[in-house]
Amino acid sequence: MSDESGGEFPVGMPRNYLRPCLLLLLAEGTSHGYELLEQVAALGLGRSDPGRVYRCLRAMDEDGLVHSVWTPSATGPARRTYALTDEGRDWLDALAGSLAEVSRALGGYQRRYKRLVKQDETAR
Amino acid sequence: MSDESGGEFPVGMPRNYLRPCLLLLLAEGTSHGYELLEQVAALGLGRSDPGRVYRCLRAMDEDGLVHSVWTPSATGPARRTYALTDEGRDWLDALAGSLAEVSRALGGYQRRYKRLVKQDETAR
DNA sequence: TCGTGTATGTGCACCATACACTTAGCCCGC
DNA sequence: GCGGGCTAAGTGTATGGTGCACATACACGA
Repeated sequence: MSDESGGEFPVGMPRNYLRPCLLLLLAEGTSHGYELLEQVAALGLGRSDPGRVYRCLRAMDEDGLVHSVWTPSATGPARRTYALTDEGRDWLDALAGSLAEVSRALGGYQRRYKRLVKQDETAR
Repeated sequence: MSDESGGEFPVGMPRNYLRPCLLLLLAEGTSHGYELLEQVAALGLGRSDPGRVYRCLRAMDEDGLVHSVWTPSATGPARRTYALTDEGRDWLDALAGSLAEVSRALGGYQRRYKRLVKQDETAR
């Protein structure tokens, strides 16, 4: 309870949520790990660690959902730039559908919870 | 893609989703594991295995969120009947709040995804 | 007595996640 | 020129939830 010290969710985001997040961001535009790391925060992943993002990108690369190219940078070290493949785009659509199902289930939970709270109030 | 053979979500439900589910069901009424096992399916957990449910109930018992009593059954073996504690009720409220946050994040994702799809259509 | 349904559990391996740590290039100030 | 800070990309490892298989036991009917 009270959940001080950082505000971590007692329940986490959906399993593998990072994958659809990265696919969505890459569908919006080619990017590299370090930049994606900052952008995923806006999708509900607060301050997720670099290792997680880099490993996920690697795995999707091996799965053929994205492909990467080393690109030099004028302002720092070289970047591994990622772009979405056609298969990755298909996966994005599929994962977005799955997330919609999760969202629906969560909506059902909320309705049921609110009904319970209302019953408790009237019974009080 | 295509996801034959059972229809498992490519992305799963939130981590620890079973806990708020069981707490909600127990808030609606005292019950036992085998019955809860069937009821959680309605909350979005399709055919979750018994072991998971029993282990979760045990863990919550040790955490003091529920307490259990052995009750004989006329139609079969004895049941371990669970009831919600005050602390369990507090946790239910907290977890429901967390799930609401998750739900909000997922809503944001969906909006962003749909915007992308629309852009793709107009650009086609 | 053997199978079926109810009811509760354990064993184990896998995998995502969390957290800590490392490497390396570039630039700026001292 | 040298140290520190920022950018950028990783690796190592422990933990913990989950999936799947398996074990146990009671009741009841064929």
